[in-house]
Amino acid sequence: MSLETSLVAQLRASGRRLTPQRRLILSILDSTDDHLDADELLARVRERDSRLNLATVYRTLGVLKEMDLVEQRYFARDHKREYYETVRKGEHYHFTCVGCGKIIEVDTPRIRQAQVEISSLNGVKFTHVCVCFEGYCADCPQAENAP
Amino acid sequence: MSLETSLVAQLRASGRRLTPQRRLILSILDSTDDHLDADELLARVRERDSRLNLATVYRTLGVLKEMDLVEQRYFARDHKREYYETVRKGEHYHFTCVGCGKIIEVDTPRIRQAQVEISSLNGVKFTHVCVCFEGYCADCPQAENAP
DNA sequence: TTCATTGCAAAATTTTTGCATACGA
DNA sequence: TCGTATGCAAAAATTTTGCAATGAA
Repeated sequence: MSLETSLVAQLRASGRRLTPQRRLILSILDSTDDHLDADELLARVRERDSRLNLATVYRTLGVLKEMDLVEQRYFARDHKREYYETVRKGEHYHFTCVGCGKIIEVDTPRIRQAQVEISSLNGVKFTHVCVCFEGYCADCPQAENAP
Repeated sequence: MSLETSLVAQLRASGRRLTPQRRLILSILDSTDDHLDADELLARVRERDSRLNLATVYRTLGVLKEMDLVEQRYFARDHKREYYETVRKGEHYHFTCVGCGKIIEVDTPRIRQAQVEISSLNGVKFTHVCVCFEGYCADCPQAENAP
């Protein structure tokens, strides 16, 4: 089932409407591997609909997050800006190079493992985890000096 | 060596000054187990110096972070607000209950393990990791329904 | 037709900055 | 004394909200 199919189904189920704006925003997010923030997303959206407004981007992202079609991410230490990804990619984490700004997607079972262990130790239930890795990538010379 | 001793040494070494404001802000942060944001920190600071300004709090936090005496944290999904802790506690992570807002400090070797593995796999060097766990604590009834 | 959604502008929230004054070394 | 730090107010940056107009079902 494609994300758009899920979107249509879930919008209907919750009494919401399928608008061209919502469809466009999801399709752009779903067809890129870039990590976009609201502004960058608006810029791409406007290539196809120059009237679309930033408030609509934010409101649509809210709807898509609520439907678990899109996830919000933070990178490195600059947590003032949110970035968005569709769920298409499955579980993965991000390493941000503070030298060149590159974002590397990484895979590790350790986070999930930590959740399982913390759950059974503390009796908690996880709903969400946010992980941002930060450092120097292999191409950045500063890697030599880092701890 | 206490944090204040480190503070004095590092301030001197970098040509900066030890002011009553800086001493007060560090001492309040260092003597609480609460997780404070800039506003809450200002409130506590003002119990002892009612003239102290929010800008001074932010500027001092900047200095303390630069000296690695204080770390900035984010909790749950609300990353608009930064919280601050002194380094006194050592490595630990935070679980935020979305039911009652409680923050539980948790300990796990898995994050460090992930860093080691990701480093050797991708040739990167870590400088920083940010982890926010989120869910329902053992005392919150919603725990039954969570995935 | 009806009510959710949009566009626009204004507001809200948190953090940063400019500048004159105060004060630590 | 000299230059860093403070207080105050104004600015920045990102996200949210109120409201009239629009348009999906």
